[in-house]
Amino acid sequence: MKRQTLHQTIVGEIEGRILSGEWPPGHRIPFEHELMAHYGCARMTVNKALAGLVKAGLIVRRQRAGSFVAHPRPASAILDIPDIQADIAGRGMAYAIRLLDRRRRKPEAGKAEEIQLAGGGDLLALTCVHLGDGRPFALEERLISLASVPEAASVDFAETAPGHWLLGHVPWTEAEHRIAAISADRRLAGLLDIAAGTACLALSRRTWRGTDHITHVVQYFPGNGFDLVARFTPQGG
Amino acid sequence: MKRQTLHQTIVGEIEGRILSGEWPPGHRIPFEHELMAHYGCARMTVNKALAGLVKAGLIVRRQRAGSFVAHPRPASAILDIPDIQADIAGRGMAYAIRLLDRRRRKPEAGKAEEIQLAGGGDLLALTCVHLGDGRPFALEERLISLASVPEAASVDFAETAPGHWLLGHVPWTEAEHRIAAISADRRLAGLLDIAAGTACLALSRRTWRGTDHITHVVQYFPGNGFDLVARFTPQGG
DNA sequence: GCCACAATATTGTCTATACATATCTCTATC
DNA sequence: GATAGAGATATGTATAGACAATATTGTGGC
Repeated sequence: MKRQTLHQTIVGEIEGRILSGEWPPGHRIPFEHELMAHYGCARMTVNKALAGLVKAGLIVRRQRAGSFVAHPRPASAILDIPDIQADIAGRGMAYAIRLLDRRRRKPEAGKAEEIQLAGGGDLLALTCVHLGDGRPFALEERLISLASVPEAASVDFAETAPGHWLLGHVPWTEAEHRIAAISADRRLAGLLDIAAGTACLALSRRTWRGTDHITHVVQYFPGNGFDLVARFTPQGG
Repeated sequence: MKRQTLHQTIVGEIEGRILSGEWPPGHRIPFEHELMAHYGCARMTVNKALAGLVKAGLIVRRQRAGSFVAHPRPASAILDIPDIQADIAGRGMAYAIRLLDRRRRKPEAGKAEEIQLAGGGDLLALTCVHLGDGRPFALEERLISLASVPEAASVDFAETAPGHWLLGHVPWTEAEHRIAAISADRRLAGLLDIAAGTACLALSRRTWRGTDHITHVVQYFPGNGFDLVARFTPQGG
């Protein structure tokens, strides 16, 4: 561990409390003069640390009101993580979700990935179909770690898409996407109302908050006439 | 236009020179004391501006040596823009490229997208197959705007993959990806050495530097046993 | 020419202060 | 009670200066 500067220390401690969930979205973080007294430093030093957290999108500051933990990306036009519910609504279609299966279970023995995701707790396994104007749009199979997100156990996912709910309630620090093209098997073809053998996109995504694994989801989209779109700007760090 | 602060002005002017190509990667930008004299302000103000540019990944600073325009993303593990050449090398396979076609031409009349890309100049149209250990890995069809990247006209793309060369030589500010699943037609199947009808990924990407459109590429990957992978961290701003 | 060492220039971090600006809160007035 | 205005307070921006860290550059000895 290399020697770190004072404002890095301040950034690190605040970041830790936000990512651990100790300070939830909307929580007011200490005033500059309080942090100044706590660390025994000048206001500019605290200010530099907080300015960095603003740039990182972790906090929001308003003059006179104070500084608050940011609400994680409010539907974001530049979608790093695609939100099917927001996406369908953005195309001007009526969104609906059909929850096919929901169960709370232990990770399957031998499946290393599930055990790691569960992190000692239970998993919430969901299967659902996203509908746009009543027609099948995507099939989603999701596992949520209840150790990382205990609140998810009491959410009614027949109303809100799981991904939509998670995006609004759980800040994430890292995501991994895997995208593949597959031919629809009989089950998938039936659920999406397409011909068996049609080329489909399979989008697999795993999401972390710090070192905690939050969720793993696989979404299947019919390939004909449908694209995944993502816009990026190069990010530093 | 709203009133902007001094350090925002400084950031804007430097950013402009970098993105316009006036200051290419590796170029040394003025010392803090020079900028200080130029804008008639204190060093902290200049420092704040430059620190912001570092966070944005536009410049790199080294003590005593100076500040330099950053070389655009050196192969990056976290790939916002996938680089097939780097990807294949990362899997421990021997990379090769087979250039099928290369021609300089005008944008086709009526194709609004090509006209916009060309921006008054010519286009460089490339078709090539990426090979990993001698086996077809992906088919790439690319258009490069010679108005935006005149140097491209004199590069030998039989050696370096076009995307690899562009990533290392042209900074970009925005990219749009569209991903679709398609069934391989006869031509594609022949070039990739797969059965006709196999599900394939079609990745279409358009890239901009500021308002200049740089390139448009479509890459086709066989779907069986192959994934596109992308890792993200949420970015602010 | 080559190497060790000192001088020096540039960035990195921090302090202490000042004034500007937004907005929340309290008070006085109608 | 409702509304307008005054005051208080936290953040936003900027200044001027100090010392530390780190390469680069120059110098001298071999």
